[in-house]
Amino acid sequence: MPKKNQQHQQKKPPVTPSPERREELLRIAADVFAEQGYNATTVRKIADAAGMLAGSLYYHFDSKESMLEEILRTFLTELWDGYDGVLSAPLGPRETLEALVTESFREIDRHRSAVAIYQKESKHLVTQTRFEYLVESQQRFEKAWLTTLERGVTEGVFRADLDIRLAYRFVRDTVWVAASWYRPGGGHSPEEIARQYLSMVLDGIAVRTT
Amino acid sequence: MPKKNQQHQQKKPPVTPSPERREELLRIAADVFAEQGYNATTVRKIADAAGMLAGSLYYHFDSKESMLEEILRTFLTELWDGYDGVLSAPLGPRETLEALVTESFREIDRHRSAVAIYQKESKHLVTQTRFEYLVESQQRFEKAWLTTLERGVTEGVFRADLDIRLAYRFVRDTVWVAASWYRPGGGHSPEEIARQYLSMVLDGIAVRTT
DNA sequence: GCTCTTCCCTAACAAGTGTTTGGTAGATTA
DNA sequence: TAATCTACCAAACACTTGTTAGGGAAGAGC
Repeated sequence: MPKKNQQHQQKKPPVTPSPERREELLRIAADVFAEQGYNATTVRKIADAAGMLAGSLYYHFDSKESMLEEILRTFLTELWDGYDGVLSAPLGPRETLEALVTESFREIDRHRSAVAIYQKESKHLVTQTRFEYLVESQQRFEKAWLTTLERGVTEGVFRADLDIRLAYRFVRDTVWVAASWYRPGGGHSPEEIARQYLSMVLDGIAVRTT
Repeated sequence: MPKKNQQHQQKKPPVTPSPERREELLRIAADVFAEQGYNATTVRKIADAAGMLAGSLYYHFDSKESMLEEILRTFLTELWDGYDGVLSAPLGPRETLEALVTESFREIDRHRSAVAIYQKESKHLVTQTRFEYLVESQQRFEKAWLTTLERGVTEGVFRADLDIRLAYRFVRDTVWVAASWYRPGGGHSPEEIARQYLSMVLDGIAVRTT
């Protein structure tokens, strides 16, 4: 990474690029990031995919890292829009879990690339102050899931003999890794996949009704 | 990547580095690869972690990519040693699945870094002819799991109403993503984690005995 | 006509990349 | 003691990286 810029500089364009073009370029960049990995993706590859030259990207964005941040931030914002709707609804623990999983698969359907990037890169990114919001989101995420699971246990709809934190990671991972193989328009709708996943997960987590 | 070497050149050292030192350096490299990602890891970082200079690595290995290949190949070789033992044993489908999962968690315990690298990088690597063995391994892997699942369905121990391929990805992913958070010596033994995971997975896959 | 704005190109930069070449301190062998 | 071998260092190499500076074509508004 050349050019050691001073870190306290985040404004850049004195010009005004159109938001539509930005979004289009971000979609392209997200696809390349997801497929090749962030570090392996050069700005020249992104520019190629967009049909322009590397330097031209800097008319719209002030750095490669800014593109990554905007991609992830947009995704997380929309994700929490959906989650907050579910969490504020008066649902039982089982219904909450079902709704969260279904919502997650819908987000995977909509932001497949962003989800893939998030999974691959978030672990390194959280150390940078610029990506602190990832940690914050992660903590809210964990809290929402753990609370739902614990509520289910005390209400007797989830098995009490399970390690809650292990179950959390189990549910979390099974849902999100789907982004690595899911292809939109591939026979299964997000809702259908959610139904199947829930069928597998719940009949292991829900209390046996004999 | 500087130096466009001719591609048909794989022998290099006219000297004889000790295998013990190689193994030690590979363990170090694997840890750095796993933590930072392959592309984000420079040979200078590996050398730093090993307490030497970048160029010195080339006394033991002929390229950074060779290190990666040797790490993954060693892991897969040991993995299939364990798997083949399980698959050749006269076990029922349920016992086979249990043994495969348990064996997988043992491998995660032993080769945590290699597993993490495999998960992050294998998707891009499979396109290179040098890493064709990854594809081959992946196919054997899929076949072993699918066969076990199908056998379980026909023998009536696994639910017949599930999409087999979805169930395969479900089981596969739930097992291997554990490498992203598992820390050896952290309270849970591999066998204990396997037991808990199997409890969650099986009671969703196994036929209800009412 | 002229001026602004939008969007991209050309051409370069400084830092970082994997890798090579030649040398050398220290142990091992003759 | 001399020769050899092991394992590393020092210094460079050719190339790639993200990024910048200046310019220009096409259109809109006056």
